[in-house]
Amino acid sequence: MNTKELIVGTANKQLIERGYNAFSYKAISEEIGIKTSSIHYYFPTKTDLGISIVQSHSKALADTIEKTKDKNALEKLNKLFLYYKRLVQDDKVCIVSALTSDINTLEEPLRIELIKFSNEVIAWTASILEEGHSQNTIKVMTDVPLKAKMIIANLMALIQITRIEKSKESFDQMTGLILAELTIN
Amino acid sequence: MNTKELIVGTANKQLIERGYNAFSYKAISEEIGIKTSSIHYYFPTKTDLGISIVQSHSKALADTIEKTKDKNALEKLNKLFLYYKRLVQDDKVCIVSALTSDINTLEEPLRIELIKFSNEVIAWTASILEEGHSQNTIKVMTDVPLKAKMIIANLMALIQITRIEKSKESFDQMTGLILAELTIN
DNA sequence: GTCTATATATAGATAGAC
DNA sequence: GTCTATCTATATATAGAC
Repeated sequence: MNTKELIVGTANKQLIERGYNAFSYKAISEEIGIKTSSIHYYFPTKTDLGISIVQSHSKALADTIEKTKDKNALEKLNKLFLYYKRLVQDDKVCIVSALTSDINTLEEPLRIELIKFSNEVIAWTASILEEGHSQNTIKVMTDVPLKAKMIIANLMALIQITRIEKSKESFDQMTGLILAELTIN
Repeated sequence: MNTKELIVGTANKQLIERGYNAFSYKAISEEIGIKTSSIHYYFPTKTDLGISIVQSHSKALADTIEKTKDKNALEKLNKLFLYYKRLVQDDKVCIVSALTSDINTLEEPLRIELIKFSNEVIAWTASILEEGHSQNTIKVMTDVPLKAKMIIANLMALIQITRIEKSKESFDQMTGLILAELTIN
């Protein structure tokens, strides 16, 4: 991993673990043992760095979509839920949640990137629902894009609730409930 | 409204409109025309002020519970949903959402207050579900506390999604869906 | 490409006059 | 109870040596 990637990775980790507050050049610099001025060499402004973080999530999602493209809808759905489960296990929140509280203070280019990523996640979820419908493994719903939005909203919020409770148990219970309601058995 | 209440109200507004970042003594001081040192007179530390903000939400909730205590379960449920709809209309998020991203950076007393308020909201929601069940207006569910948690999680997340989309339309569609699934008609 | 040094702004907080 | 003045820490950011 080169320095640039290390910076993005570290910044991302701090952002989703401790919030937008803890995401600072100084904190990154201390963690990876490099001066803040060196971070500015790669990312002149904090907005530049923020954009790179969101784009790294975008890229990871694209990879997952590519890797699972030959799996069936149920397997894809499980993959999606597994992604959020991992976040919970690591006491992290989704990047969308992490930035949404502060959305009114973000510079326009970063806000645009965040919206773009959020739409990609929802679009993939919707495509899984459509596919599951045609494979007769996922229940038909009247408004697929709306349902996709609700599923993602649910996962985002469940992570937050789980965090407050400091118990990872109810996350599994609740995702179990959502999956049970979605799938045909 | 006295100065102390004015400070809490202004701080709260900034917190849920622009996130934990924008919630600073300086920003409050500029908005209400008082020096930061005067704010410190009322709230020595930022944690003190944060606690007062959360407590003000707690008090508002207690008032709502008291005021609606003679209404039926469906009316209470509508009141609950209306509270979140108002937040969306004002481009605000729920206080729980606003602070959860940063929960790992909050001082213990503030974190405790946040958890307490979150539990109050969930408990009220659960009691509405129970009441609706006995009045035969709300569908029976296996695990009421879990369902209550999911409803609140849904509302919190819908606000966030709505914010990203800059469209208030899907909030109504989605809460409509939730209410339709919950109620007996 | 990484460093030292520095600039400027702001953070939360305190002492003490009035 | 509100002010001025000040403290210390930290923020993002830049200039320029190596």
